[in-house]
Amino acid sequence: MKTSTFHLVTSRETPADAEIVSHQLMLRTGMIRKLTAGIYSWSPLGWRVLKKVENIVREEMDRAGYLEMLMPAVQPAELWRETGRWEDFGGQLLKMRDRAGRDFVFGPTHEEVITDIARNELRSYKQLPVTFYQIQTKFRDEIRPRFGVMRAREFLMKDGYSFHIDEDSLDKTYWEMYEVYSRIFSRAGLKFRAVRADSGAIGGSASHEFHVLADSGEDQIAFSDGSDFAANIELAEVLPPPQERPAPTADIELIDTPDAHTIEELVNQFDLPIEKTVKTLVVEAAETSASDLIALLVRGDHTLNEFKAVKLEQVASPLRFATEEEIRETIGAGPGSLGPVKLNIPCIADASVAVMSDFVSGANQDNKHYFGINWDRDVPLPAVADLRNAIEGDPSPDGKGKLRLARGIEVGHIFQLGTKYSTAMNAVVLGEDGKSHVMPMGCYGIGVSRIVAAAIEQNHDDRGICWPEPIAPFRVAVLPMNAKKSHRVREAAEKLYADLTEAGVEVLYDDRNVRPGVMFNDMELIGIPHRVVIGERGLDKGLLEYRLRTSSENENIPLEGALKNILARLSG
RNA sequence: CGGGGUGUAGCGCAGCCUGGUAGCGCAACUGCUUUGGGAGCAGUGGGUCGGGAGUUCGAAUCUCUCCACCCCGACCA
Repeated sequence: MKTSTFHLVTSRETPADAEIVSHQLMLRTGMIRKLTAGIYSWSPLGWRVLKKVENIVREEMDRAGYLEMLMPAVQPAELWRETGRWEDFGGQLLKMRDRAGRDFVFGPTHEEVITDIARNELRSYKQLPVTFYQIQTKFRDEIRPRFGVMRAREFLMKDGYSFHIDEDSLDKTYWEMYEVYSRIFSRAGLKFRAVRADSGAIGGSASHEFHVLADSGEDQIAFSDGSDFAANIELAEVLPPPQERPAPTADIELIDTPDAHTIEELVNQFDLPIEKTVKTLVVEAAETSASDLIALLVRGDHTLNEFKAVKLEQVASPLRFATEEEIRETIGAGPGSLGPVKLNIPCIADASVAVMSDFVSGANQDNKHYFGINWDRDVPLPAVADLRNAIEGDPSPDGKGKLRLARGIEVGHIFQLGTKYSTAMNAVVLGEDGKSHVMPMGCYGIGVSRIVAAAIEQNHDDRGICWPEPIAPFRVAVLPMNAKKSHRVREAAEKLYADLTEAGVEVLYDDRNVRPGVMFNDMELIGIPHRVVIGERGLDKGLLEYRLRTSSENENIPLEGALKNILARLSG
């Protein structure tokens, strides 16, 4: 491809409404253009990348024996009423009506359609297991689309669905899919983690999210440095501390703390180690509880894990923090002065709090704290539970290694659905036993367009994008220096371009009559992995210049045999 | 949905407070020069100032209203 005939429209300035680097770079390179909130066009440049990702997904799915198909994007409401999701799916479901007044949706996902096909076409266990997939534009009417294609309303998704005679078969396909997904993200050149996820209310057994690791990720994940354990921070179990509670060494004292209403203020004003403080959070109690409110205790430097808290039977679901008025009315002190001693509501302590001694906490009187508190001696130890978020350095729940924290971008999700949809829609087959069996299902998603943005988040520098080679829009950039004036340069560049193209390499040949700096900057901005510069200077010595996008060093390569030399440098 | 903010040329912005018919940088176009890290000079084109209504002799500017977009939160995954 020559730049003179390719639609290359780059911008030096960063658009004002792009927050994260992938969005900024996708706009500056011209890969995408916004049509309206959360809806984007892909330019020829962006589309090349999107297709690369799509093809890797397709090839690996096909290789595993899964069957590609294409389902309608527009679906009749009846199907959604059948599973109850016409009402339950919520505002993300884009509903529309045809001229006859019939209701439709623009598909945000395709469980209903595929289950309808399955119940019509699958009759016998002999047809199972079977896995269908498609790569298609989805629409979810996000409340707040943002970050460009990272969280768009219209996006490209690979969605797959498997059907089985029993749970064992589902489990087998699920773990195969786990491997297929790992291969896909590896092939795309991305650093990722498979993360255990919340299987949620649907009741399916297993669920994993695949996260591309990037500092700007919306999800926090915890993973072990000594095993392949990884979990969403919400789900990462914290093991009880191994040590015994130390014996008391201090007396309990009631101290005036007029200006300390947060742990931070307390620690600063009294020069306390933060690990010696206890935070008291008050939430609504479960209806079965004798009290309206319940207190949750975590160490001053820890944070409450709301997912863990809400799972406790004593705590109301959904979790709701008590208002300041409720706290004052019930306890008689403000939220900045609460603690377990002489507390008139039930309380649950995090396991880390249970092994503390000589600690500091609120006195349940405004502007006063108790110092030197000890369990049993000053106040009975309450119920103990795992309440806090894991932190860096906690032992891994599987007993191997320590936890590290990282941020991730969710690009894939695999899920054992069970029979939720097949039951609702009566998708059954005859088994070997001659009886009807409701088919357990799995569903498997990959955010294809989101991968493009995630790849940029993970692979960029201050000059622009540094594409992993398998998803780069072009692999080699050929840049002639001052070609207008030099026949030799022009001829050498044309020849290299022709040779590489002939060899099946995707080359972008910059034949614009622009200054070298413009070429360098554009090619670096759009992130082409390999660059070859051809100039008079080098040709005099029979040399070309080669540079890897991620390197800052030029390398001279002989003009003679340059094609072979360059081909050897391409990866994959 | 609640709170905050912004809409002026393709992009980034000034002008608005204090009303007098629109400007800067980049980009684009033409010519000449230039050509190893976003060139220089000269010239050119491009804006119903988000829409509507009102106040006024006169509105980008003041008032009302609608719309769009962005940010924070809630919601959703």
